[in-house]
Amino acid sequence: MPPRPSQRITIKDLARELGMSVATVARAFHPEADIAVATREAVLRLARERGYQPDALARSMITGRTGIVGVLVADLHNPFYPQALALLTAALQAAGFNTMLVVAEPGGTVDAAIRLLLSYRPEYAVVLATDLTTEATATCSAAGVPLLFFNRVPDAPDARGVVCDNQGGAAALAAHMIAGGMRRPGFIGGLEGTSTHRERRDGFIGHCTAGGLTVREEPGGAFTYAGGQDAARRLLRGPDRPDGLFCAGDIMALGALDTARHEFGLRVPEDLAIAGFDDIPMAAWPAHDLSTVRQPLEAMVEKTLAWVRGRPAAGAEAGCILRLPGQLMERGTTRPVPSLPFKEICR
Amino acid sequence: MPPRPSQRITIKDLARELGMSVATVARAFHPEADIAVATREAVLRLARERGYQPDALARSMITGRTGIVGVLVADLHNPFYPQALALLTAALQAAGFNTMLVVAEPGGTVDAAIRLLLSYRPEYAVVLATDLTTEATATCSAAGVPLLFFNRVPDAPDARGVVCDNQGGAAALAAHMIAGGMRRPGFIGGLEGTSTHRERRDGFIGHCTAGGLTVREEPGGAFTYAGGQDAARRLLRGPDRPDGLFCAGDIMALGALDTARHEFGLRVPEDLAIAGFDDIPMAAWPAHDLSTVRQPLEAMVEKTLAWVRGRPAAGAEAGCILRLPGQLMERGTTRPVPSLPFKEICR
DNA sequence: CTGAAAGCGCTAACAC
DNA sequence: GTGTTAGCGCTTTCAG
Repeated sequence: MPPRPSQRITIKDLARELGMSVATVARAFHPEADIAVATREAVLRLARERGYQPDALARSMITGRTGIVGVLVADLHNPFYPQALALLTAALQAAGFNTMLVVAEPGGTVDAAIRLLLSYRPEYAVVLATDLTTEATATCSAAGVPLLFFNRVPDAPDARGVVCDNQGGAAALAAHMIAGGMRRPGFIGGLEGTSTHRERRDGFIGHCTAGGLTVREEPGGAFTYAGGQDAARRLLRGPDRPDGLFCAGDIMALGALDTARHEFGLRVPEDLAIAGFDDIPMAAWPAHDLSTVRQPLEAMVEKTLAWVRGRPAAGAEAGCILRLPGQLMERGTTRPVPSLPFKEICR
Repeated sequence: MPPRPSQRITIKDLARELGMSVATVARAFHPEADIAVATREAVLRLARERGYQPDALARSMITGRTGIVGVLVADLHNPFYPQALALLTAALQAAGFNTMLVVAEPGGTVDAAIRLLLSYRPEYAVVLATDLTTEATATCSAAGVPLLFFNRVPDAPDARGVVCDNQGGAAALAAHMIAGGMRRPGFIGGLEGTSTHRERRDGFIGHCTAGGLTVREEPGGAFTYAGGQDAARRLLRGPDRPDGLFCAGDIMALGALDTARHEFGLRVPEDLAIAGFDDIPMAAWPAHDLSTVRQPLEAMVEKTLAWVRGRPAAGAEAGCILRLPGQLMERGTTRPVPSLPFKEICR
């Protein structure tokens, strides 16, 4: 291994060594620039040899395009988000963008972190979280950075959003559970005030109510395993307990499921049917085998990327929100439906 | 005439409006600069009013300090990594650093992504992965970016590493399982060639062998749930199956556990004891209650941050590798150790 | 097709 | 304390 070059080599070095002007050397790196083929080849060859690569910082300053996309994520403990983050980042970097990650741990200094992010002039900010303060996102749009909400209905009027059809999915799940014999439905909510919570709640409760059933509702506090456990305890210990439970997210459903089985000794789905939303990897594990609604992650990422790429149109079709359909995953925690396929029940 | 860049306000705007020079305005943002208190206050007040913030790109170009830390992560599907990523990113941003995330999905273009990352002149690159190609990391050190391996023993001679004491942890687990009555130990490996695989394997097998036991070894292929499942199938279906199973990672152990229970109908830990390594959140869930070794994540992150902050010393104490002790978590998938001390049981 | 010159927004020596 | 003067590494007119 050669001794590490003390100084990063610049376009000037190349120009000097090649006896050209910096302008010419620079052109070699722009596919659409007018430059002689031979010249470009010479430049690129030497560049490779010397390990030169244009400095993104300097370039960004001039072009105004930094290639940086800020990704704000609040809850990496909910396995849904790492999954989304992996897909999103992979897609971004394949498209030549760099992800700057900002995590909003509770008690952390999100605002400072966002301001820090903004100082790098990101071209876009993707909010991968149900519950980032409006203030935090306002800072972004104030700085002129277009906002895109992933898995959340934007609260800012000029922001975009890509979400799953939460209401439709939850309704389909309700239909499925009712068809499986559910008579005393229960609902465990997620973080109050989030659109995912609200829409899933409305979908489930709405459908049950329309079918003449009354839903017992229990706040879960947040989209966490422990939140699901606690809510399940409160819901199951009284008399008259539900025979079907829908949780606003898989991670909560798993908490509820484990609690029902291990603390209350209930048989699932015989005594109690349980379902969640998201289809995180653990939902499919044999130990859980959780019925749920799969979010169309790939499609959501694809739409996100399309918006990020088409940045110029910022503000044009703003206030737009895309709702993609989810997919019902009937697994072992809900009672199977006798004959009718769910498709006919679903709206 | 450049096409109107953005309406982002600059230091010049402030200077003009305040009737000062740009240099003076700039000084207001540097705590150690010589500047009149009144002047600084005036500047900061207007800055806040106008929503001005120094451009990190321009600043970085001059100071050479970008405040960017590249984080390379290969496997966000293993819950250990999101956990580490969340902690690490939070720590970095609290210290004023920005994380640039690069994901190395299989089949993806890591090399291109790394080159892209390098063009932003990161001050440090943290490799959060057991299995990133040496080539990828070599690119970084060739570019003069100090490398830090998290949860992996570095293969580059000039890189640093922070790891858990894998061998010690695995040995402790072996001792615990032997004390619990294990007589026919089995080992399910992780990704071949990784240091985590090797060290955990050596720790477990070494201790068992020293105790006079022969270990059946089964490759798991990768640190995945499915890998654990498959390996468990191969290991459990023959005659003479193990009565104790150590997996190189929790995520594999959970796959093995579910397979043992649901496909082979085995009672855990009565028929088969199972243990993993990492202590991912799911390990503690009642449905699994997996015995394992907890990695000292907080301490590892702390050490990482210390190194990143002290960047100037790059190369000085290079080749350094820090081994932090893990913590044995005795849970329900291993047989409890009788009250007698280990030595008396063995005779 | 190529080169010279003028910056991008900011910092860092220097003077005053 | 404050202003002046050079740039950082690159892109981008505008000549030639």
